[in-house]
Amino acid sequence: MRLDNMLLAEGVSGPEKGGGSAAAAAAAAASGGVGADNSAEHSDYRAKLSQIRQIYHTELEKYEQACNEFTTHVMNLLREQSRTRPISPKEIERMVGIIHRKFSSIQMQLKQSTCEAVMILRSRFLDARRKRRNFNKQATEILNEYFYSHLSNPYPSEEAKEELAKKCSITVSQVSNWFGNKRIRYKKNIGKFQEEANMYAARTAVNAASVSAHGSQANSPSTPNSAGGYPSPCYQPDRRIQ
DNA sequence: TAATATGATTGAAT
DNA sequence: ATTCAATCATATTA
Repeated sequence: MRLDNMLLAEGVSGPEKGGGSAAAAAAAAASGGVGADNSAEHSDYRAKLSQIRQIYHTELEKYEQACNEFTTHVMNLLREQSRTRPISPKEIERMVGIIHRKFSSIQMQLKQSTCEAVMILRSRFLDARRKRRNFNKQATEILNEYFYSHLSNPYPSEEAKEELAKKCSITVSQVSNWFGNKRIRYKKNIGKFQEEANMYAARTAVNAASVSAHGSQANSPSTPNSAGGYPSPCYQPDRRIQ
C-alpha cells in the first residue's frame, strides 16, 4: 500500500503523460536547490523516469492478462470436471481467490522493484552532491571569521547559525555542514590551517584595535578569548576541539 | 590530468 | 537532535 502511494507520487502509476510534470515539480521542490536549474539533466531524469513507468505499465498489463487467462483456464477446467463430479460455486470462488492472491503478490514484487528503480534514479540525479557549488568569497570570509574568532568553542548556537546563514545567504543546514566540515578538517591537521588562522586572528585584532581607537575605552566585546597581541604569533598550542 | 579543496550525505555515537 | 568520521561527487588548482 505504501508502494502504491509512492509510485503514485512519483507519477509512475498515475495518468499517462500529465503525471510527469507533477512528479517533476515535486522532484524540483524536493531538491530544494537553486532557482537556475537543469533543463538538460532534468529532462534526462524525466526520460528515465518515463522509461521506468513504461516498463511498469507493460509488465502490469502482462500480469493482468496472464491472471485473466489463467482464471478462465481454471474455470474451464472446473466446468469440465463438474460433469463428472459436483462442484460447488463456493469452491470455484475459492480457487479464483487463490489465483488472484498469487498474482497480486507478484504484482507487489513488480511494484517493489519499480520503487527501487525510482529511488536509485532519484539518488542518482537529485543528489545534492552532484550540484555542489562553492560558496562565494565573502560567505566563506564570514564563516571563517566566526570560526577563528571562536576557535576554542566553534559551535555556533542555533541563533548564531541563523544569523550566519542570513549574512552568507545560505541555509542554516549549509552553515551546519560548513562548521562540521571545518571542525573536523581543522582538527585533522592544524598545521595546514595555521596560516589561515593567523590571518583571521590578525584581522579581528585589527578590527578590535580600530574599534577601540575610534571609541573611547579599550574593549573587546565580540572576542571572548584567543586573539593574542596585535603583531604576530597567535600560535594556539591551546586545546581546540574537545 | 593528477592532486587537492570543498560542500553534501551517510551511519554511528552521544 | 547534534556532532564526528568517513566517504562521495564535484570544483579548483598545480
